[in-house]
Amino acid sequence: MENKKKTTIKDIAKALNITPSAVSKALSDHPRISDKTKKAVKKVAKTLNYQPNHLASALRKGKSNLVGVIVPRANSNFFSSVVEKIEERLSKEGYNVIITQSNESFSKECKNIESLLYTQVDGIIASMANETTVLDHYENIKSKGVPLIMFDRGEDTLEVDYVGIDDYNSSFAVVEHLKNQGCKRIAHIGGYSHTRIYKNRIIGYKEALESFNLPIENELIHECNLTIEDGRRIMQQLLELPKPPDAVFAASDFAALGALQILEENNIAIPNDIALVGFSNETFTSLIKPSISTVNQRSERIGTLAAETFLKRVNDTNWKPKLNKIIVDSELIIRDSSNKSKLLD
Amino acid sequence: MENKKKTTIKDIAKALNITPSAVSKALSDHPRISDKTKKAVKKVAKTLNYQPNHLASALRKGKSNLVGVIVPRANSNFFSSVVEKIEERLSKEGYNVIITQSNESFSKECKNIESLLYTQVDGIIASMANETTVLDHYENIKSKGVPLIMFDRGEDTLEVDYVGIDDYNSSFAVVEHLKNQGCKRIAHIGGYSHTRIYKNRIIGYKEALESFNLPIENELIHECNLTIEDGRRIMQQLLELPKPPDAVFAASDFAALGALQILEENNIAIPNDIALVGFSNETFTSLIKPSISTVNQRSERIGTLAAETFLKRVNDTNWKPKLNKIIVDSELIIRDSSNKSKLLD
DNA sequence: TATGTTTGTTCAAACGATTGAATAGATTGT
DNA sequence: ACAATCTATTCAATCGTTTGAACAAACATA
Repeated sequence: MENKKKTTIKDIAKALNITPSAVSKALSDHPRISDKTKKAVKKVAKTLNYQPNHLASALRKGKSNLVGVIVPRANSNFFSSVVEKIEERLSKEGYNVIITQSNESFSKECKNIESLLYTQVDGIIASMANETTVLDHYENIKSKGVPLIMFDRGEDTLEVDYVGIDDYNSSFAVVEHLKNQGCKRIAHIGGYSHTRIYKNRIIGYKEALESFNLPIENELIHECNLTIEDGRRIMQQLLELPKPPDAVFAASDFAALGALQILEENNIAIPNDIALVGFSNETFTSLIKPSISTVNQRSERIGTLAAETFLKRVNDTNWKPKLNKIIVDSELIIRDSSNKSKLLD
Repeated sequence: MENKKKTTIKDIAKALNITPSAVSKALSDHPRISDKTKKAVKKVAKTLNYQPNHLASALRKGKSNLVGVIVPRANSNFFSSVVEKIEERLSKEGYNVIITQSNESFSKECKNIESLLYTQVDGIIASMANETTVLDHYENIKSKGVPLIMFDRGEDTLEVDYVGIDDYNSSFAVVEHLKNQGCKRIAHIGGYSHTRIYKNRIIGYKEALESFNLPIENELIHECNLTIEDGRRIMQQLLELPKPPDAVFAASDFAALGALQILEENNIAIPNDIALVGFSNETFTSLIKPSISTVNQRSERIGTLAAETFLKRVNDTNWKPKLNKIIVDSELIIRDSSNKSKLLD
């Protein structure tokens, strides 16, 4: 069973008594090779179970047809769906996609970048880990002339193509919705403001409050890592306030879930006593009771657009100077956790 | 900013007025190179921001230090955790991991294998798509002499190393637990029996019923794709039976969730009227109400062991003939959906 | 002093595929 | 019939790194 030695173009050449270069050209349909030879080569290639050696051709051509993707974690609806779309789009163009996950860790992210560059990928599509504040490793990608596209979590100081939603507007829309539900004291469990998207969500939240003449109170605003545990801890703190909020907007569904657990453990009616909205449209938000209102980040469009931005970058080499920022519309999904009117039905 | 031309060992050699081969040897700490030269080379390498070209060294060495992983979907607790552990273990050994997902599709799985082989990976660690019944593409991996390790979803006919749990015993334990809860008519929402693990779960279920003198009734046994929708559909059918079951054991948490939704929509008490157990310990099983009893497949151990099996294969080349089947103990997690005694507290 | 050993480096041939230039043979034009 | 053109192929260099063999110089041994 073991064909230990892999067949190369040399083997095909020998079998047909022609040179390896003729074989190479035949396989890539070079116009100057006769149809007869092409047919013969392809036939022998098949019978010998020939598989081109990617390493060799990539080395010679200076192009690996590999694209690296870095996500904070694959175990998330949003990211796995983005990745799926990137793969779908790029495979049509003959690229293979290498997926790596940083697990939200800065050092893992650095390692991932290092190994992707080492693998000689033709480009990198990435979303930053929560931990990341220094950007040297990303600058390193740029300095090597490797195209870099960021999505969802990116920073402005890093001057690269970006695809994501308008976090400011999304956040604004959430607060507007909660106001329309009659909420007056809206708390925010946010991500750390050193990350652009979380900063924008905080600003959107604050400016919405302002424009609706609702109070901005620091005791209602918390920054954290947005885990379930963080959600629980902060919700607990909010409940212990002399004047607890009547709505909570969490910048992640996981934090929202933690908050929801605490509310249920304290027998607080959702959404009537306290309304709740999350962010990202994780699968579980629609599965649990009450279902959690959230923001759909349009992962499919983001994935496809990220892939297409990369393709433009590699195909239009003269398009270098211009920078691309693509903002995709998000969608507020109103579910039971914040829909008071539904209770009247 | 753009360093268009990447630095190679030739550049380093020129800078120090030595030959490229001396540089290569210095960088890999060859014993015959003087410490003085090594230091100098490494210093210049750093200042020139030298990054070795993986393609060239892999081509020359005939080893890419890349390992491919194929999972049905990354968006799952079990698989993403396995992948994480594989990565953790292999990166210690200097390997980089390429993750691909088949999305449960046979054709995507074929493409993944093709592109991994094309990338010249040193090995492949895979779990089969649900759709897959023909195994030619896996045989192709073997015939190329590339080590192949299967985990969780593998077939016996494919004679390769395997890591997984004992599905038969796990299934048996679930039924035993349900019997201990006083259940007498236990239904099974199973996967298609052409897949080994689902077949074993069905056999475990049947033989458990037999050994506890419970009836085996075909109307209580259904094979499907184990999606939420399948769970809903089959649960509906089970409820419409003249004699509905008093327990349902689903071979996946998603199917269990679908069943749970139907039960709640019909105001059927869980676990008292109908007890429910799933499989895989997906995140949401502990988050929803009632929490779903399930089987923990020990993804971390499976991941680590799969990685280590691969390492053994590549390091002990003379270990060829022996075949490795590693069975990891699973763990039954009893939660509210099947714990009647808890209600008495 | 001749001989053997150690040390540090260079040489040259790979790895497998690609590609522009060179070449030989067939075909066309005048 | 001789040059010009076209066709199908071979030649040879190249991508960047690795590695065993070769080599020269320095050193130790007898």
